[in-house]
Amino acid sequence: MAATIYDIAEKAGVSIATVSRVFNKSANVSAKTRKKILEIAEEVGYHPHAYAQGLASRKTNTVMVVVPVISNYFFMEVLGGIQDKLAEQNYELSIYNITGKKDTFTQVEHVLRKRLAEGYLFISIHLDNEKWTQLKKYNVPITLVDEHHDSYDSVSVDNKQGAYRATKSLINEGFTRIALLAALKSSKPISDRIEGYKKALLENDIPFRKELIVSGDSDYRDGFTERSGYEAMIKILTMDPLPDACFCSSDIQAVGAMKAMQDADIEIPIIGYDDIELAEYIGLSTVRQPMKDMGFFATQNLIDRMNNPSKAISQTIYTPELIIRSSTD
Amino acid sequence: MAATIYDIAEKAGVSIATVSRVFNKSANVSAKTRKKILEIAEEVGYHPHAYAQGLASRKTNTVMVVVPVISNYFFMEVLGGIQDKLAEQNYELSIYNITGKKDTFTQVEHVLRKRLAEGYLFISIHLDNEKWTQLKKYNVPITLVDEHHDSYDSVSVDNKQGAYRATKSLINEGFTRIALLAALKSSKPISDRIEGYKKALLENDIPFRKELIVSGDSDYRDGFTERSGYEAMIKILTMDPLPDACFCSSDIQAVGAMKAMQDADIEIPIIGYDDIELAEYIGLSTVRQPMKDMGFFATQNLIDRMNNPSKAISQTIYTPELIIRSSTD
DNA sequence: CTGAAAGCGCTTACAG
DNA sequence: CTGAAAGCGCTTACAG
Repeated sequence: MAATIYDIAEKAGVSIATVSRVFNKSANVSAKTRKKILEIAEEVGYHPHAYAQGLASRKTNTVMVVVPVISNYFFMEVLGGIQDKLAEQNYELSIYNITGKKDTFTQVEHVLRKRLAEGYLFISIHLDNEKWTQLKKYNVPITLVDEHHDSYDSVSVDNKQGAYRATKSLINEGFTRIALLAALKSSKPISDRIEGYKKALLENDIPFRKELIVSGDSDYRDGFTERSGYEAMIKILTMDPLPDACFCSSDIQAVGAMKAMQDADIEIPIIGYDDIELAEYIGLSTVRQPMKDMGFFATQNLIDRMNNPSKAISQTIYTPELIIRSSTD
Repeated sequence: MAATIYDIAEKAGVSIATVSRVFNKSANVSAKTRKKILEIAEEVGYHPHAYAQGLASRKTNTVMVVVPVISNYFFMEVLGGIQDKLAEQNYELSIYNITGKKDTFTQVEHVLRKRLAEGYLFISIHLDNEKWTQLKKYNVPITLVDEHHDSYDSVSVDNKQGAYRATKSLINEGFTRIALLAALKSSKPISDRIEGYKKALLENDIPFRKELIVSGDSDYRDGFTERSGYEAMIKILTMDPLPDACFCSSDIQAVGAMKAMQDADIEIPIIGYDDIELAEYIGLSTVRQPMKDMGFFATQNLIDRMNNPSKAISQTIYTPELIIRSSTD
């Protein structure tokens, strides 16, 4: 059995309260007894039991990240930023995965009720306005990433603007029949991007044609996969007339799309979305989302709120940046 | 304040023991009182407090994944498998990140002592034989992934064999001056792969030349990055005489290497390692590690051990499979 | 600076 | 089928 504060207290000839104090950095312990306790603790390999600490102090010292698809490029990058911040602040990280099998809201409530963490980072979790409002009752610090709601701190990217810029750049190159290689159309990021795409077209007197919005058939990860990009591009390349350029809703889909063009031996300019690290190496023009920064900043934001629950709610919206590489040459 | 079993017990006019029993699926509760309790619980939005449960029952119902670099392709894929298994078994997932800043062993001990989980999955954590042995004293279920030790269950891939096969396939194509594009040479996977590479050469009477083993200069993520691959390939392409083929220690480095070849306008056949999803789409020949399966299987293994601590230790070693695509045409 | 004691929200023999 | 009670390993006013 692992050592407890009782064991240490006994060996040191003090009370458990005193032992507890030295591990809580409470000032009020004499240097002598502090030293003695620390020595004994070291000797027996003592380490506080996290659950007991959590229960007694009502603090878990952990931040939970709630996310729908864990092995996803966007999430990976955001997580990198979260980790950097958390490590710096000495919090534990826990990850909770929302599956597609059950209702999202139910799962979200479930995880909040367990009180496994002191603060929550919701990444790409999309709920109705009303549902978000309902969650306020749990009265726990929550920061939204890639989602927006007036009652919570949030960090997101202007998807509409990003799609607008990407489409606009294609229009500026003289293209008019521009396909939109989409993922699951009902998903939040996609519907926003469709709007931006549409706006750019209309502003330039180019008719918006629904049939130019094409998705793949695989719905794994909502279609944000190489495969889905490949499938969609195959469809695009068989359209008549052939679109003269294509905006892809993610870089990873663009990778599949490029392969499709190669296989079909037809090439049209394409632009991606995200700027995952790899994009640079395959020469993919894209729209950069500062994913790592978003994670870092959101975590900072959450910790601030945990320390000061009454601070004003802040909405941070990044404007995505256009990155031009060889795929649109 | 959130509802507790005391609140429910009071409203239902029963003891807390009874309330506790219905949430623990203990058989011994009458249908009538069970129903009543469940109704009240629903009404007040009750959910057991995980920490209190954990402390009282000495069970945390969570599995912790301990990993050095979280945002890494290999890990991502393995994690996918872990999640599938865990979801099926209703365990919580926690992730602990070992940083390069402090000593690995210290951090590992630290996390074990907190008792945050009932079982641990160590991914790509490499320690001395003796250190692993020391950890046995914590007497907690641990399964090793991508590492091997006699005292623990483990799931790994035969790296030497994989490198051997890759190199051999290049030799079979008639190449003799084969470069090895490496990452951090002192890392476990790399040193194993160097061995396999060497073995293939020697078996075919090709001299082993140290200078053909080249790494990039960036050491971020131990060199398993696009950038590091790019840098290394630039060096390889300026060698005189030019190597006639190249084996890369990971697919992600191969992506960088391909870009370097394109920029330098020199192309030599290359083969990667891992078979990340993307490899298929860029036509990269590679050595497949069944990453997702490894995660799935390792988790199964860990859960089995958690349920039966005295079961025999098992070592599972996958043999990597060669996948030939256009990069070695 | 230190200790006794109550409490955090559960679980689980034990007794009935 | 149900309850009283001890215990899980800590924290934290309160009193001295």
